[in-house]
Amino acid sequence: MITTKDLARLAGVSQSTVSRSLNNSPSISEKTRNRILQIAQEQGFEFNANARGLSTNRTDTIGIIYPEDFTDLSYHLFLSFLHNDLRESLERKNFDMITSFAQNRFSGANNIKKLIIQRKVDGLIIVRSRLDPETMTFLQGSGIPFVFLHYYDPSIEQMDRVYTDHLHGGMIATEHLLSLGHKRILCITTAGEGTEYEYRTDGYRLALQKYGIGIDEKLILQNNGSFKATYNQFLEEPDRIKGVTAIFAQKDIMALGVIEALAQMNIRVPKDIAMVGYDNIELGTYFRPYLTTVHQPREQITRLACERLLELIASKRVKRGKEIKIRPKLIIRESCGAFRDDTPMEQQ
Amino acid sequence: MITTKDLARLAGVSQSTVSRSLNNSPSISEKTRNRILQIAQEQGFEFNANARGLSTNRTDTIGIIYPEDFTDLSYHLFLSFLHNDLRESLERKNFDMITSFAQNRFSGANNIKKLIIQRKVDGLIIVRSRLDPETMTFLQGSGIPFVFLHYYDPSIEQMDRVYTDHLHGGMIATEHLLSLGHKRILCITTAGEGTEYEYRTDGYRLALQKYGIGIDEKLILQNNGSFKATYNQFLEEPDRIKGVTAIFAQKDIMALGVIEALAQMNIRVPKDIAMVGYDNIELGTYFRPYLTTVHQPREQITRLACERLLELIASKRVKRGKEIKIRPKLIIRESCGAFRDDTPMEQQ
DNA sequence: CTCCTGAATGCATTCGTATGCATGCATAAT
DNA sequence: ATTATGCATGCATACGAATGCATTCAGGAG
Repeated sequence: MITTKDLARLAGVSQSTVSRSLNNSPSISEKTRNRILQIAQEQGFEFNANARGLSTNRTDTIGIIYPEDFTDLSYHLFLSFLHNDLRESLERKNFDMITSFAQNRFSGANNIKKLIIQRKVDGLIIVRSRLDPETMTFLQGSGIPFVFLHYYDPSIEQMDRVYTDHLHGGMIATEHLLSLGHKRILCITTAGEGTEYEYRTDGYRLALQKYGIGIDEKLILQNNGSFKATYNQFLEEPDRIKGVTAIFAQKDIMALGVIEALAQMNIRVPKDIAMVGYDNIELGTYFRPYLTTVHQPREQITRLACERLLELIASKRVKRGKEIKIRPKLIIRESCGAFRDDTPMEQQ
Repeated sequence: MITTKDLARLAGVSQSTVSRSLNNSPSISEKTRNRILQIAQEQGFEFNANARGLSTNRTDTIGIIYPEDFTDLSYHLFLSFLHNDLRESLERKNFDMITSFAQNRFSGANNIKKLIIQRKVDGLIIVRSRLDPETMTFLQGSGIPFVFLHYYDPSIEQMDRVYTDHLHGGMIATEHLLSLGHKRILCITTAGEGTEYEYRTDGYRLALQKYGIGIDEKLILQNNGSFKATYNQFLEEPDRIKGVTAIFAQKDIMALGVIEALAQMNIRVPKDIAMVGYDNIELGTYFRPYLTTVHQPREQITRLACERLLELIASKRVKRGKEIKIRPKLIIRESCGAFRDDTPMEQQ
């Protein structure tokens, strides 16, 4: 393995001159720098990241903390697309990604601490996770830049975060159904996986309120958020939909479960019951009726989070605690019964 | 940040004694070791990975190379589950994962080289990718342990690999249909994304041959492998299925596309046409008819690949170039018309 | 009592890069 | 010619842990 010392020998200069040349230090003459870059190129020189990290305490590495609850298909889809988006943003700036989870499932070790103290990552992106108070304290005390992605709860009010305005999302979904004349709208939600669903439900409530419609708590259903659970829930208790003319399912995958269950019961969508989903997953455009849904600008949000993080890394003086909240958009297709629109999905 | 030198001062010993204690060197007395471990614990000591890596050239980091062609939903699902499986295996042994792609999309840099030379990863898992010859040469010359996962082509004959026997998979899928009396079986495949599909097609051919049925090349269809492409292909050229009584789709997602297209054409599955898919994705058990499919033991394969890699890392003397080829299994559900089986999916 | 042995610990150096400070050298100002 | 100026480079050290070799010390053998 070739080192800066080797290059120095070859160029007949000192190791420090080589180092400065490779790092574009201004105090090196154009001529020397070029000669050294030339030799480095020829020799296929690459920095030793460990030595560099030891010396500078920077590693050009970003830690990505993924959520633990890898439960169903839609999470996997979400995370995989997200990972790809992260790559797009970070690779562009020549950062590497080290992926982890808040905790080691076996040793119980705190991976966030480990990434910071041991690995010396330059920053962290924490995806859709709530952290325990101890980790939170540590994180803030460490001074390391971090951004919460796709997550918000009041406890992170003072921290950097980029996420979707789910209250608004829930509202536009419900409003759309209301505007189509529906009055008894079932809302299917899920819990225990995070809090965005509470906001979506709040949006649902607000929309009804805006239209002067009282909230019937019996119209708010809950399950574990999977296709199967939703499907079964509807088949097992068909009287849930008595009098209901529209349904707002807070995840597309749940909406599909509902539609499939309704199909078994010979209830047609949107003719008999209108449906709106949430997430805009590709799957929503596979089967008829194509799903009307709320589009999460996943790609945009991820890009913004990376940009923000890199900004924080670039300068210690940037004020921390910025909130970036993005409004989702309603995508009208077939399942709501408004009209039929075959325009191709935007970004999934 | 607390260092071994700090611990040494606190314990009244030398830094080397601390280092040896923390690394369980046999030459340290039980008493000293325990005292030092105690102090390290109290102080919340953590190794500096950079210093350690610089000194030992080991980093407890595995590089994961993902395939570039993140095209459709089924790839995302596949990779996300895979990532989770990798975590399971590597976290258990306290390795970190640094995820990458063979090439930097922007700078064009060779990430594999970078991971090895700069990051000094201890090993590489190369997921479902063919590497260019130059990288291949470099990889072999580097001496670093690596394992190809979910991939095989004859050029890696001398290298470690863990993958599914897709020829066998294609064969059992086809044989199953043959055993149900079908003679004219359409085979839908895809290309340009890797070579496993060629093996699946070979399996199809072999099965027909075994049953003494001539191969009609017109019965082998090809598209880009997505739901939509398959769906459209069938709607646009309905005479493709003239005389066909069964279809073997080489990806579940394609099978679902076929079924949806057939539904549009009022052709029932399995009554009019029997279907077998491949992959055993969760989605195949969402909609009726539940999909008969070939189960890829993804989890098992991933585990074996990790174990193999760690074995190579643990000892330089282990002979390289082992092949681990796992046979997939047929999961019979509804779409093939054999019988109805509601047993829950095994692992997805 | 002396010498030897071996276990336990310390010393000094190494890994590869970055960087503060000293130095050298050419040019310009006097 | 002499001195000040500033650019370009080298020297020396630090970063934190690992490790070969030297040293110390206790206990046993002679």
